[in-house]
Amino acid sequence: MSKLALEHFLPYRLNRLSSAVSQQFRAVYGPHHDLTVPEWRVLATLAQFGTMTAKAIGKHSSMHKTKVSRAVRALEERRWLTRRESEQDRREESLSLTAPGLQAYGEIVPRALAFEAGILAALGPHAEPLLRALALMEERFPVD
Amino acid sequence: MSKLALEHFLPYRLNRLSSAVSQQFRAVYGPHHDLTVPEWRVLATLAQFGTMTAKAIGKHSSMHKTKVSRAVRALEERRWLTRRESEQDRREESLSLTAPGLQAYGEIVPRALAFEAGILAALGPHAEPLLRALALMEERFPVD
DNA sequence: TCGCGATGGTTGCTTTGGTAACTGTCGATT
DNA sequence: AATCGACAGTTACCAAAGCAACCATCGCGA
Repeated sequence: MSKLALEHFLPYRLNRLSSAVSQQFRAVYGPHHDLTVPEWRVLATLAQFGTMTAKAIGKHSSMHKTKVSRAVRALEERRWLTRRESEQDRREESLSLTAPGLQAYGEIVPRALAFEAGILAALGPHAEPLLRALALMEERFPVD
Repeated sequence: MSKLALEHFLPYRLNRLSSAVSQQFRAVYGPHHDLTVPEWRVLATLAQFGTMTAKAIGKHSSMHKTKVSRAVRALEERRWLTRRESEQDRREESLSLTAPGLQAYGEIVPRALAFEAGILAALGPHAEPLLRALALMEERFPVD
């Protein structure tokens, strides 16, 4: 009978690593602004693209529309984001960050990039191959 | 102001990939036996080590004790696992798989290994570097 | 041997995520 | 113009996960 060592099993290792990294990453925005991961993703996406609909945010950040909906509301209550009903299509709404939202983003980004750079630096020469392999796997496991 | 592209951001990519892989992996044990991830982990750990306590399972599979507790109960109700009170220490219990449990495991493992092999094969020469980088990151982000 | 902090495991409460149903609007077809 | 399927977004409901309180037992020291 074939045997499987869980600690060497790829899906398990990816899951574990991903949680650990996310966990650590919380320290980047945790202490100052208390964000959840979905909120962070909405913030990052809106900052990246300016103004967009909830649907588009979900697509870009790989989040289900309910997750987006709740994260948007949370950011709105925090006054980091405003909604504006689209004139062309009244089903959708244009979302954009407020000045405080942009400012918070501006504070977080350098720390986020430093966090990532720290990991890549620790990997040294292994960083480049990792990113390449990651890209290949993303191709093999598309979003939907 | 520095900018961050979410789709290239390492924590995000890891998270996304990990979910996608887990999602796909469900197809390995999903159709035949309807297992959750924690249940699968308990099953795999017990099959790997024979008889052990819930605490030990949690340690080996990186799961919180409540997660283990509930997964154990689910497997027990499925008659894939039995408890036996330890004589030396009556706080803990010795857990082990039943014959049906072992059999289910035996059916799943080859498919799980094939799943993993498929990914590694698709990576081709990138597989080896990926595993090395993974090991480095695991070191940098220890379980606790 | 009594007491007490530590430990294995379970349970209850709260938060979070996903699914499905719903609301309102759109565009196309009649 | 009326109808109907598709679609954006919200909400209600349910499953899963974490935290903290809890229970029983252990082992140690007074």
